[in-house]
Amino acid sequence: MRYWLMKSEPDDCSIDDLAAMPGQTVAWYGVRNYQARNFMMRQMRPGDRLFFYHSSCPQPGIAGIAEVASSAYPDETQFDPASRFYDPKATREQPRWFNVDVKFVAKTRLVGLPELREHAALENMRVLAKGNRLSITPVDPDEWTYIVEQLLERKTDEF
DNA sequence: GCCAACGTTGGC
DNA sequence: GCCAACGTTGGC
Repeated sequence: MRYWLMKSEPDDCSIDDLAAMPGQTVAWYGVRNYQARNFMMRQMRPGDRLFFYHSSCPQPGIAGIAEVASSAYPDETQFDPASRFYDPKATREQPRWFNVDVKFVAKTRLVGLPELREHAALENMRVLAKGNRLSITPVDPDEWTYIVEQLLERKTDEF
């Protein structure tokens, strides 16, 4: 099992929105970056856990925990001319963009970006790297455990 | 709203 | 295949 961090703009889909979805599950559509797409296609497996991160908002940071609930399949929005994610170069026969489903696990207190930066144990996290823009990043198991146990004061096996 | 970082595009 | 121009992300 792998661990991830996935960014979502809370205006678009917050952790509360995810919890309110039918089945508490959402298709993670709209990824238009090959590196992030490749993580979903090649490395994500159902059951992987992720930090649900709020970005582009007043308080960016980890807002909850979710799990990967499907393998990667073609992102429907690439075929929809009305969608802001429409890609005219994508076809049903040769889709370009894929997504997984993501399912709610827990809402946590908000662990803000400044707080994450305070911890030496987390200094190599991709999301903290200067200039990082990638919306999906792998999280090291040690980093996962540190955040869950030290910052959230929960047991890793709770999630 | 600013701007640094970085990915993509397209002319050559 | 290079690289300048451009667009987007996302923290501040």
